[in-house]
Amino acid sequence: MIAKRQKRRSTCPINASLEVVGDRWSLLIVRDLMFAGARAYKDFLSSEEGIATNILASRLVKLQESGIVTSERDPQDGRGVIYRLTAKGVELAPVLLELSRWGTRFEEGEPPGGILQAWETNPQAFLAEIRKQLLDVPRSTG
Amino acid sequence: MIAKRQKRRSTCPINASLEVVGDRWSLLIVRDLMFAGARAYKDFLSSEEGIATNILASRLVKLQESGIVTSERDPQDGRGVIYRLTAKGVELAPVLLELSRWGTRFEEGEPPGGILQAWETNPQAFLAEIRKQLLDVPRSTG
DNA sequence: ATACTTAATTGCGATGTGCAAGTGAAATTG
DNA sequence: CAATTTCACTTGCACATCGCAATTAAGTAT
Repeated sequence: MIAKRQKRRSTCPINASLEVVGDRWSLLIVRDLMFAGARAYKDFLSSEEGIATNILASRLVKLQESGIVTSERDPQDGRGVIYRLTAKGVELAPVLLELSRWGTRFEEGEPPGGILQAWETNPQAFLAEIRKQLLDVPRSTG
Repeated sequence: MIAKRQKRRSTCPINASLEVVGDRWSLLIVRDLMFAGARAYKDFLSSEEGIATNILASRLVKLQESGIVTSERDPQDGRGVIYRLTAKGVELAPVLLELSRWGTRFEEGEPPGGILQAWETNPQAFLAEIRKQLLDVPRSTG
């Protein structure tokens, strides 16, 4: 909902994207939300890459300010916070998938089972499936 | 040709890619090489975003170590260095294009004329065209 | 020789990162 | 209900990186 936009270095859309998600951690958080079922703070901390808690906290704030992530208190456990991708966040899927494809081809990352093949075979269908999975979630009724 | 690979934080291919190009400048350099016809050091410096010369120098070294960029002395002017994308660098095109698409849709970047539409209409053909443009360049015969 | 261009390097203050420890609120345990 | 644990952060500090300005080395032009 918030959309704090500071002065841009340029009007190039690639640059615009990089100013929002162009760092070593933001897209890993989006990845965890999109493909690893992460919802809670501790889920991100337990990721293989080992993000520091202060970095995680500051990135989650930035991602919310950018309208990529939302948060709400966990109705089942008042201590917990549940993080979710917004529609804007979900639409980062193609970026993540192309990064994954490139990494697999040139940087010897372990190919994620099946996902990339599905993406390469039918991007449209795959995107539709991801949107459905991540956006048609039952929300707390307030 | 060099491929200095330091210890990875994880085996995830998205992470692998981000460790190589996941910063605010590397992909802008690749963009300039791919779409803006940049060849010389000063071309990158004159980009709208205003990269600092020390950052540019260190990024160019890193990109060469990662096998994304090559360099050679300018045969016409011994002071000059000519930078080029490798095949590995050219294959970052889908990443750049999807970042551009996302930025245009959600971050109000100025859409680059025609390019995105060509990409969305026929990705395969567009990629083939880019590969041809950037890789079938006459090299210095050594 | 002198001046200029090109591709960097150096110095330095400001900002960002990574690690460990601590905090406050809520839940769980006894 | 008191003590402990869990969760989501915050703080402190050492260190690395960034951004800006000035400088340098090599090559070219006059």
